[in-house]
Amino acid sequence: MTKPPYHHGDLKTAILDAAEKALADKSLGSISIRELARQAGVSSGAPYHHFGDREGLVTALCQRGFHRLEKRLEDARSDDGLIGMVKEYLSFAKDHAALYQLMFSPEVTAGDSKAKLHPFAAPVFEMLERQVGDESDNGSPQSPHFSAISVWCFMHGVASLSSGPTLEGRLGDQKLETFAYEAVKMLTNSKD
Amino acid sequence: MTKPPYHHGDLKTAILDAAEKALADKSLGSISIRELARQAGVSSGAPYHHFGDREGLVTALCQRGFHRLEKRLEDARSDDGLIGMVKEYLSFAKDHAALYQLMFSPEVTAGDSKAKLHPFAAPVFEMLERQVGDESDNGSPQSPHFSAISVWCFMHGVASLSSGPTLEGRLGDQKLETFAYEAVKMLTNSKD
DNA sequence: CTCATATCTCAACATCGCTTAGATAACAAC
DNA sequence: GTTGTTATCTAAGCGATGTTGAGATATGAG
Repeated sequence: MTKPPYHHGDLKTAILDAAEKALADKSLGSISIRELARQAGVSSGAPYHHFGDREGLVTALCQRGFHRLEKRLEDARSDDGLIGMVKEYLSFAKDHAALYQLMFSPEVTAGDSKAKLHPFAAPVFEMLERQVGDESDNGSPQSPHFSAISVWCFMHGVASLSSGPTLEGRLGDQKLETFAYEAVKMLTNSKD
Repeated sequence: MTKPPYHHGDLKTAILDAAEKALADKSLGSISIRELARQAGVSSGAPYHHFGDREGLVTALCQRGFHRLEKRLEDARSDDGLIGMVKEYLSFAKDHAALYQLMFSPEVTAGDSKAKLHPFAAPVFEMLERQVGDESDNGSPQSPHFSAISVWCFMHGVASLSSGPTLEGRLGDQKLETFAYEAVKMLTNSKD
C-alpha cells in the first residue's frame, strides 16, 4: 500500500485522492479524468485501467465515502450514542460536502452503481438501527427499524437542504446540531 | 405563447420540454445542449441565446420545477391539509424523480443558481410553514417555523433516499406515504 | 533468463460547451 | 411599402472531454 509496486506507485488511490481534493474545491462536473491524470503526472488513458469508466471512478469514490462515514459513526456511537451519531453525521456531511452530495446524487442512485454501493451503505443503516433500538422508548409508535429510517431520512434532509436555496438563512441563530437533535428526539421517542 | 412568433416558434419552452423529457429517461449528465437542439430541429448554437449557459438551462428547468411543485402543493393543501401536502410532495418527487433530484443537486446548490432559485423555493416553504402552524399543537416543543423546517428536511430525505442504495427495500410492505405521515405527525405534534 | 501479465504511453475519434461572424425573419416607424 | 432595428437562428471553429485500441515498458513468476 505504501510501497510503489509499479510505474507510478499506487495510481488508484492517487487518482481517488486527487478526485476528492478536486471535489472539495469545485463540484463534480469540474472533475475530469484527464485533469486527474495530469495532476498524478500520468497520461490521460492511464486511469481507465483502474476504474474502467467515469462511473467506476465515481463509484469507487462513493465507496470510500461510505466506508469513512461508517468509521466515524462507529466511533461517535461508542462515545456519545445516538446524539453523537447525529452530530457526527452532520459533521461528515459538512466537512465533505461535495463528496457527501455525490454519495446520494442521482449519478449514483441510478444505474449499476447502486448495487455496488449498497454493501457499503448497509452497515451504516444497521448501526443506526441498532442504536435507535437501544435508546428508543418502548412506547414509541414506530418500531426501531422504521425509526431508524426516519432518522436517516431526516438527517439526510438536513445535510442536503441546509446549504441550498430552500433553507438557507431560515435557521437563524438556532444551531444546526441542536435543532437536528431536537427533531430526532421527537422521531425516536428517546428516553432523554 | 401558443403562436409561433419567430423562426422556430417557442424555442425556449421547446428546449425546456425536451430537457425535461430527456431528464425523465436518463440522468442529467446525459443531457447535452447539442442533443436538445437536435431534437428541436435547430442548430447547436441556438439555445445559447435563450439560456446563455448550461447553468442557465438547468436553472430555468429548476425554476419551472419549483413553480409546479408550489401549484401542486397549493391544491393539495386546500383539499387535504398537511397530510395532503406530504403525499403530494412525495408524489411529485416520484413522478419527476430526475427533475426533483436536479432541483436539490449541488449543481444548483452552488454558484449563482442558488440566488435565482430562492425566490421560487421560498413560497413553498412559507406555505408549508403556514399549514404546519395551523395544524400543530400549542404544546409542541418546537415552533411552527422549526417544525416546518423539520418536515421539509424529512420529506426531502424520504424522497431522496427511498430509491437509492441506502433505503431501497428496507421499507418492506410499509407504504411510503403512511410511513411518512406517521413521522410527520411525530415531528409536528399535530392534533390528529 | 524467459515470459506472461500488469501498467502505462500515444494517437485518434466522436462529442461536448461555448464563441464569433454573418444570415434571416419579425416588428415598428415613417 | 420601404427602411431600419432588433430578435432569432445558422455555420464554422476552438479547446477540452470520455473512451478506445495498439503498442511500449516494467514487474514478478517459472
